[in-house]
This record gives sequence, structure tokens and C-alpha cells, in this order.
Amino acid sequence: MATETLQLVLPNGATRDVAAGTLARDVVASIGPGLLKAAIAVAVDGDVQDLMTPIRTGGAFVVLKESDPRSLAVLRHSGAHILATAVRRLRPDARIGFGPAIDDGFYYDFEVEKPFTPEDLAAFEAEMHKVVAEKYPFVRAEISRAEGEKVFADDPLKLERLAELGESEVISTYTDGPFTDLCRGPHVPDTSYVKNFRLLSTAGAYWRGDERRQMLQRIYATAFWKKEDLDAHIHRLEEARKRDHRVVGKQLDLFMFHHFAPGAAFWTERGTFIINTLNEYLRELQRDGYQEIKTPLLYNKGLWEISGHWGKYRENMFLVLDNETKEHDFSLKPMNCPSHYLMYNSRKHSYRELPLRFSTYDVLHRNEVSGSLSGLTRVRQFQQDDCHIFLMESQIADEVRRLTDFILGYYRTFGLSAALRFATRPPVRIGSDEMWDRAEGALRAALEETGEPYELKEGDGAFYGPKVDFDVTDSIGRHWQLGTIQLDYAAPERFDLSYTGEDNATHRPVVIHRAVSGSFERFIAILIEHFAGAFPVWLSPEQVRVLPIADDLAATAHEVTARLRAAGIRASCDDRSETLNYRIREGETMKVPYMAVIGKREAEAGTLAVRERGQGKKQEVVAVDAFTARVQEEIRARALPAAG
RNA sequence: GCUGACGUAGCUCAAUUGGCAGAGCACCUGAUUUGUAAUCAGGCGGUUGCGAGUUCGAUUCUCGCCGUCAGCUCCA
Repeated sequence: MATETLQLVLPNGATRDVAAGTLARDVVASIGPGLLKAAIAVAVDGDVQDLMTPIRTGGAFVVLKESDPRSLAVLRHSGAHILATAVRRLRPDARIGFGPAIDDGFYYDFEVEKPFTPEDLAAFEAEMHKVVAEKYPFVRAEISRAEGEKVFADDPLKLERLAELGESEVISTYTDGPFTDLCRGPHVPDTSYVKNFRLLSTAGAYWRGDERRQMLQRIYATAFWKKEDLDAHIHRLEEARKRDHRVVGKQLDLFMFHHFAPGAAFWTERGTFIINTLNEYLRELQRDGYQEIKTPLLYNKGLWEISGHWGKYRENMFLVLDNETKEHDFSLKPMNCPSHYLMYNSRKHSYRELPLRFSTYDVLHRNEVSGSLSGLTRVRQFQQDDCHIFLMESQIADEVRRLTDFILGYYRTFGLSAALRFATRPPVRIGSDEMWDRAEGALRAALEETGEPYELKEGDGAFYGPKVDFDVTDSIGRHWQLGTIQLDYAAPERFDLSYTGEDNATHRPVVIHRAVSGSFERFIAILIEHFAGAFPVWLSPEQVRVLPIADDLAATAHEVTARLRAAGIRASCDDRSETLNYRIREGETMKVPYMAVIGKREAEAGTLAVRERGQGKKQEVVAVDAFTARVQEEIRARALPAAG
């Protein structure tokens, strides 16, 4: 059989001709023996392969060293194999599922009679260290289907995967010491490369993510090239834990939960202030051009039959028993849109009124499955900053540009940056291709006009229209999908929405669904973690805490507190006969932005010794009026806290 | 919903093989009058999530229910 010759192009532009089937390792060695030592894997034409894999295509040839981010996934994938190696040694009965590298590490799924315990995890980790020390090479073998069926005869999950592989696909296995896995790679050369890892948690996971299939036991872990990186990652996890809104929310006394109302928050006075303040800000931004409305919370199923919720969404709706009919004919609303359509349809509309914008902050209920509830981020009762816009197709571009500016501006107030995602027609959809062409064209034009970069998500739109999603990054690098702008061509049909045009004929409007922060609940959770509880002054439930040094200054302190409050500042006075240190500590713990200390000197001079949150002893003595003006200005400007 | 772990004072956590349920903080009282991150002393506080069962005896063991947490997309 004649051997084909492939041309590889090195990063420096040099070319190298190699026979097809040459191992990547040999090519790397031929470039330089030193390079082979540092090489983890290679990228051939952008495709990451390991050194044990024969080269089958030509193209750009890049040697990946530790420094290349792509090599980390290779390390982690090998880590998964080492984990399986260790588990198989200690629990020979464990059948293996999949073990991929994921964003922050890797996992491996096992089918076992008895689930793993934390003690098991510790034992597996210790065993993994042995496997690493034994320095088994990862040996790649390409085998026939029949051989594969023999090798994995006792691993039904692997056989299932094997059976799915296409006729033309190369079937490969990787063996490290005693363990062989059906795997396409790539892997590091031997187990000793995986030095810095940690097993993190165990959890159930459905085989193939399908709830109808059996549940496997998944072990989550992570691995890094350098110990420092691993330590830093563990540290980050701890930091995130410290910022956890459930912990901080309790510490700052913002909200609580009770088992009598699962998935629904109780807001304290302080938390309620935050909701109201965000709400006021949104109202201010929507003072012009929006109509705030309120619609009922409870509806007869007739509405949901028109909207389609009764058929598709009933599982997630709270149904209410009707005492007369003894039927669950009523439901709490899970979304605002249908009720807004009823409002729209309550009278005739002229083209002159469009775009007509209905905004609302009504409470919604969705019966999420119990296992999905989590603090404020996944709840059953919440308030959206919702808006439905009725407009002519010709107005879409303008409106989307306006909404995009609005949403991004809102995020900017909190120091949040957002990435835009433009989602186009999905395979299953309603409407003609011409309609989609127009809708997507208008959205794209609007996005281009904003000058914001956006990512194109082909086929990710809703069945009723294309959309733009806003993906927000917080201060510790986490991502949240918050805002959305969705075009809807289906609802106007279902609800027979219309307006009278300039031509005196009846026309169909388009609906835009818009949310800015998703829900107050989730947004506040994000803000708590984003700011680590240290809210900007305008959002702080307690903006100034006045501290008299001794009892005889309490009267003055109360007077100053009253002046601050009269100036619209949320000030309180802590005149308890505790030591100053004690009271300052509590103020810092509660993340109060300013503490104003009044001693004899300040009382006589009409000043305050102002201590800024997080700034320690660095204090500043200022006149009461000057301080008042400064805080007022910070509130007015919605200033962000100084970095650090 | 499913798998696993967990549920002890308002909060954070203890309680050897089943043997009288504890501490710190918070709260209350008193003393202290404080100059920038915890003053001292005393006191109050619990049907150990709920309900069954096993046992002489259950916070501890078993079962059911409720709730919380991790996870259930990242494709050999």
C-alpha cells in the first residue's frame, strides 16, 4: 500500500513532508529533541491530538506546551483516566461511563451498586497519587470493532458507545497500566504529568444526561499544571463560597427562607429597600415612553389555552382548585405576556401609538422541580422587570437599538459588563422564511448600529422569533444570562392583536419581550456576590452609621442622624454603651459604607470623623454639611464603590 | 422529579460504641464611658425538622414525610 505524503506547516512557515501515519511524537522529535520534552500534544490543522497519535491530515502543525491553554484539557482528560484507574483498583465492580475534561476540571461517571462516600473519595485520591508515581505511559491502540467488544465485554456503557461509532471511524483505546478505556484521546505521554489535582465532589448524573436512563455516580475533580494554579483555584472556590449570596444575605440581614414557602424569599426591611431602590431606578429610566401596568396574578385556564401554556407549560404552573367546579381551572401566572395581550386587545389601537410599551413588575410563580431550587438564583416566586412592546415591523431596528442601549447602560451602573448573543432561526419554527429574513435583518441592523460586538448563535432563537441575549460577567468572572430581547411573531396571531394603519386597514403588530435583569431576586443575588455585600452607597440599606464615642454625646449624635435622614440619607445611630471598637467592628461586618464618629472635638466643631468602609483607620474629619452633600451626591450619581 | 449528603439554641458548630444536650456569638441584666474591627460578669434560650418504629433508654439505629445543599449540557 503506497504511503501518502502529508505536508505540515510549522508556525515559522517552514514546511515538513511526512508519511501519513507517522506518530506526532516522531515529527516533534525531528524538529528538536528539547521540544519533545516540553511537548504535551500537537494541534494539526487546529485539531488537538496527542503525541501517540498517527498523523492523518496535513496542515498547520503547532506543538502545544504547558503554556498553551489547549494543553490543560489534555491534562485533565488524562486525569479522568487516572481517576478511573484508581477507582477500578479499589472498586473492581465499578463500570465505567464517560470521563471528559470540562471547563474547570474533569469528571468521570461510574455505575456502581453502592454510591461513593467522602471516605471513598479520599481513598481514590490517594490511589491516584500512586498511579501517578507509577508513571504508566498512555498507550494508544487502534482496534477493530470486534476487538473492542471483547475488551469492553464487562462494560455495557462502553459497548453502547462503541455500537454508535460509525463504520469509518477509527476506534482507539488508551491504556495506562492496568486500565484500558475506549477513548479518542488526546492524552499526556504518561501518568506522571498529572501531579496537581484534587477530587472535589460526587453527585448523581443520568447516563447520557437522560432522566429516563440509569443514574451513575459522578466524581468531579480538577487538575492544573502548577501547584500554585491548583491552590489558586481552590482558593477561588473558597472565595466564591464566602461571597455566596445565601451566606452574605444572612449576614447582612437581607432575606430569609422558610420551609413553609419553598422557593420563595422573605425580604427584610433592608432587603426590601434594595428591591425598591432597583425598582425606582428602573421606573426613572422608563419614565418616558413606557406605561407601567398591573394585571391579575390568577387566571382561568382559558387564557393559558390560548397562549399555549396549558399544553406545554402546565407542569410548571401552580394550579388552583376552584371551589365551585372542584377542578384546577385556575393558575397563578408564570409569565406576564398573555395578560398584557389582553390589556392591549381591550381597545383599538392606532399606528400612531406604536411602539406601545407595557412594563410591569408583577409577581410570577413557576413550579420549578424541588431539586432545581437554589437560594435566590432559582426560585418559584419572583418579580421580573418585564416589558412587552407592540410595534410595527418597520420600527424593530430603532426599538432594538434603544433597548440595547438601555440594558447595557443599566448594567454599567453596577460595573457589570455584558456580551451580546444574537440567536437566529431554529430548525423548528413558525412563520415564513421571508418573515425570518426581515426579522433577523432588522435585529442585525440594530445590533450593528449599537457598535457593540456580538456573538452569532445560529439556530438558537425561539420558535416564534429571533432574539438577543445579554450574558453578564461579574467581578469574579462568573457568567449570568440576564437580559433578553425577543421578537415574537406568534403571539400576535394567537391573540389576534391588531392596530389600524395609516391606510385605515387592520394590521398585525410584532411583539418584543424584554427583560433587563431577569428577576429582582436573581439580580440581587448576583449583585450580592458581585459586590461581596459591599453595595454602592445608593443601594446600601444603611448608608451612614453615626457613632457617639460616649453616652454624653448621644444627643448630638441623634441630632446629626436626624439631619442626615432629613437630607434623604439612610442613617442610623449606634449609641449602645459598647466600646467604640465593638461598634465599629459591627458596622464593618454589616458593610455600612460610612461610619461617622462623634467625639468631644467633633461635637464642638460641628464635624464628623468619617470612616469609610474597608479603609481601616484612614479617617477624615469633615463638617456635617460637607459630608451630607458628599453622600447625597454619591447617591444621586449612583457612584460605584472605589475599586479595592 | 432523580442520586447522594445534610437538618442540634436566633447564628456558627460540639456531643466517645445508643446512657441526664453543650460552647462561642447574638439577646436580656448589671458594671464599665470607651477615639477607629470583639470590655467584664451574670442570665434567658432546646419536645435535637416532623411523624412512626426498634430499644429499659434514640440527637445517635430503621422507615416515611418536609426542607436545605451538590449535581443531573459539556458527549468514547
